[in-house]
Amino acid sequence: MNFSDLIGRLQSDAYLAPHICNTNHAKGSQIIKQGEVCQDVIFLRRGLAQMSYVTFEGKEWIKSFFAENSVMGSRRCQIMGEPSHFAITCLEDCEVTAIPYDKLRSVCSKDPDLMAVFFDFNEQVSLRKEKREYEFLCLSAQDRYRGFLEDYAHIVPRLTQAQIASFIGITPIALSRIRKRINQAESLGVAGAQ
Amino acid sequence: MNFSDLIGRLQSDAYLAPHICNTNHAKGSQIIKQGEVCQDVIFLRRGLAQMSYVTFEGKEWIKSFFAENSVMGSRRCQIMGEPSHFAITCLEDCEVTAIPYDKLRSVCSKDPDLMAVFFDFNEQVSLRKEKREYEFLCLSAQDRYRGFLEDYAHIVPRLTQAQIASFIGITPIALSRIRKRINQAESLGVAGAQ
DNA sequence: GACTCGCATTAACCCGGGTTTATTGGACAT
DNA sequence: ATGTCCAATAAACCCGGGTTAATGCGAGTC
Repeated sequence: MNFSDLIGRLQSDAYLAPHICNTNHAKGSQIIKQGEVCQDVIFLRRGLAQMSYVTFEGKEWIKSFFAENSVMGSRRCQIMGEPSHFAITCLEDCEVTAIPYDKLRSVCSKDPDLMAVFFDFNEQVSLRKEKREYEFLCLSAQDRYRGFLEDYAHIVPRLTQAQIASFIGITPIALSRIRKRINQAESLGVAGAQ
Repeated sequence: MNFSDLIGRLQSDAYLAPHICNTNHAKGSQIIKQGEVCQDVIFLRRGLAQMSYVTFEGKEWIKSFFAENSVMGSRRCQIMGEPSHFAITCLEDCEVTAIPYDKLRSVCSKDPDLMAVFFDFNEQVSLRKEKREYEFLCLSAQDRYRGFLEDYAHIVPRLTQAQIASFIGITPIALSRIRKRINQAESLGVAGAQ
């Protein structure tokens, strides 16, 4: 089941329909604010968004990026009803569909197909998180950057260096130094190959 | 449903019973080896275990610790059937119950109660991973150490400094320095309060 | 053209953590 | 008592990344 089909199916569900909310958000606006409770599952139909923490010193660290056709939300909010530890911010104008978690879950519990979709979805999230934990534990910032360029090739052109740096856990200055190192190594490599 | 009840219930399931395997593992032995495929869900009934990566330079980084009454396994193996990126090693003698993931899943799909148990379990894992990602992104090694002492107070006495260091992503030497800093700050604090 | 604004880069300095090697001290065996 | 093993600490040195401040350098705007 692809993303559009999934949304279509949810929207045509009689029980769910009145709880579904389609909204647009301008670039720069926040879909969820840090410290706020939002128990919706948020389907991003168009645009680009980030999840990020702002520390008490005012520094922003990006947890993840989401492009069109992805599903967002704070597990903590959805499951526990507690305030979100992070914000969701639009990096481009975004079109989203929001559905309360408990409503979605109760529909899933009656529809094995849907249940399977979200179970698989959770598994995918688990795998991504497992990979990210590995990268922070075992890789240098430089290797995390290389990995990022591969894994996120499709959205890299839509991001700034500062955003990428924040995602891999370093400052923009450090990222700039890494890019310099990589470029120098490459030109040396080319020269060495001649 | 508590842990023993859950295992009892699984063991008394006629379909599952022939696939369930109870084994003992000596301290130091590996329940899953890095690079091996093991599609079992592993219930740790007694003992203490770790999941860890060994990098190609031979350094070991610990992903997580598991004490009695917890559930282990490689999502990647279970779901994708691919080799595990990490090993599970016994830090004490362990008693485990292993059940193939696909068998367990098919039983769950017919038993909403069980499905809910594992769905909740996945949610708990997600929350833990979310927290760990936050700690690596936003906290210093020293703050991660403080957090570890709080969150894992119940197993700290059973671990070495080297294991704790590996879990929070630093060397034992660095942890020793941090402990020294904390002790000095504490004795200063006490002195200052007099 | 001259102005600003935002992004990326650079340089200079500092500090936390890695690396290597050495030392201490407890547990255990002989 | 002596030797061995291992965990923990300590000292010396190096390097990556943080911090601050300065410098390009386009894209708009007036």
